[in-house]
Amino acid sequence: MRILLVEDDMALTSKLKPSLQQAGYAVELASNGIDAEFLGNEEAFDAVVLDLGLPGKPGLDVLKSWRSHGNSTPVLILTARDSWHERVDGLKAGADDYLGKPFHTEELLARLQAVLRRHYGKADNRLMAAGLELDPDTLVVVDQSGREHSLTGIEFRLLRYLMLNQGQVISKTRLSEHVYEEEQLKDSNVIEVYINRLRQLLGRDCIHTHRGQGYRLGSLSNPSNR
Amino acid sequence: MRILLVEDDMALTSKLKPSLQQAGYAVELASNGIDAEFLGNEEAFDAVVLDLGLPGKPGLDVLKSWRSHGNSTPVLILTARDSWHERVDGLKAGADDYLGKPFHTEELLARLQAVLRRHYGKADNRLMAAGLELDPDTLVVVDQSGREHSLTGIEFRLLRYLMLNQGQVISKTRLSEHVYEEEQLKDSNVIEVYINRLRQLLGRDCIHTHRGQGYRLGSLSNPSNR
DNA sequence: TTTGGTTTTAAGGTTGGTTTAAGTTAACTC
DNA sequence: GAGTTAACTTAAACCAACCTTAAAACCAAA
Repeated sequence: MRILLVEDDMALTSKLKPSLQQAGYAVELASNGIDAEFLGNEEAFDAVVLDLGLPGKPGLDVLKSWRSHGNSTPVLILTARDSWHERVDGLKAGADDYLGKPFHTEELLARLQAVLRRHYGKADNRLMAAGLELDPDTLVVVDQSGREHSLTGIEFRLLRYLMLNQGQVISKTRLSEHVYEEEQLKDSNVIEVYINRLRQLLGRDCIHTHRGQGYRLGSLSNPSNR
Repeated sequence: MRILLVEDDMALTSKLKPSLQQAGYAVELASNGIDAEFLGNEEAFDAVVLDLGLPGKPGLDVLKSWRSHGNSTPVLILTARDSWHERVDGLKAGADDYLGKPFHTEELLARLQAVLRRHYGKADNRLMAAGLELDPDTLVVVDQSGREHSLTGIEFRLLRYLMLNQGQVISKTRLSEHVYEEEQLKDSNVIEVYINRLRQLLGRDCIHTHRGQGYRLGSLSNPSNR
């Protein structure tokens, strides 16, 4: 799967690109409207992630240009969180879905997968790791013994992040950054409380504690050496 | 099923064509009145989707021309949402149904199916899910206990979307985007009110709430807790 | 204009996901 | 082993999301 990522904010780009690549996409970059328009018309991508706030040429115009050239590649647009009419305009101009900023990387990956599935009629988007099976559409997790549990928002985001980074030790700070939109957490034990809830649901030995380091789901990722 | 899509707005075309194809239709394109008239007279289509705002030759004239040549292929016309007389003129000129812009792709697919069924006397298009049976033609739903309820527009669109996505958790935002043509909803509780009405009609436990996430129609495959 | 039905708004009550807090246990250090 | 700190567990408090009801606004038809 070849993705065109159109984004001028370098900080964001350098965060998204590796994530996309790790999710198995080949990523091409464009950091302004002119390049984006050219690339989109010249080369074949399976999907485009398009930030609307672009230098050079407005994102919407770029999108319209592609569509008027008969290019129907699915496009996911990034807009300011509460700029509603930007979204409407975007969808009118032929976008397939939108995502409000700021957002979590996993959210982007999920949307992208959904867009691709809708467009190419692909399979479902369940996530599997450490003997668990997590379904983002129903917010249900199936544990090792086949029991289903429906999750709340925080439970779901926490478990998803642990599953995405299965076998790695993740610090509480990093966890809470991914569970909440804006990071906060001065001295709260929310994460501990929720880890406890997940352990009650999925079994005590499902999540391991590394004192002072963080938590780890499943067995260690690099068992060969060290 | 072979469809002629007459539409000059490339953005719209490149969105509709794949959807139609995915729904199993073979799609032919015309982007102006002259081509449309020619194609409609020369080749055999099972149905036509005709935008009235066309360059080259007015959509209405094209339609009249077809009819005067004895062509009775069912035609679905696209008009501006509140251009009332365009619709009347369209129906007079021999159109079989109309759809106001902007619209949701699913709406177009539904109308098209209805038009085809009416014209060729094909099978019905009732929608079944979660023990319910929804008839888009009569806006009537049959519940688990066999009782019939006739629905209003909003009730119908809301229930249809939930049934189409049976078993999945759908956010209120997404629901209201599909219930209304243009999205709005700043702080309105319309969706909540209508969910309540559907629950009164179809039974309290038919639609499940996932606080902070959305609503879900139908039950989980293996309900074990909560 | 009135009418009948649909849709929207408003207000108050309820609830359950989230957060805080406090006491307990486990792990590490000297 | 004693002392220190991090993590665990439980339960109660909080508050935004949701429910429910009713009335107001709307709209098309008569």
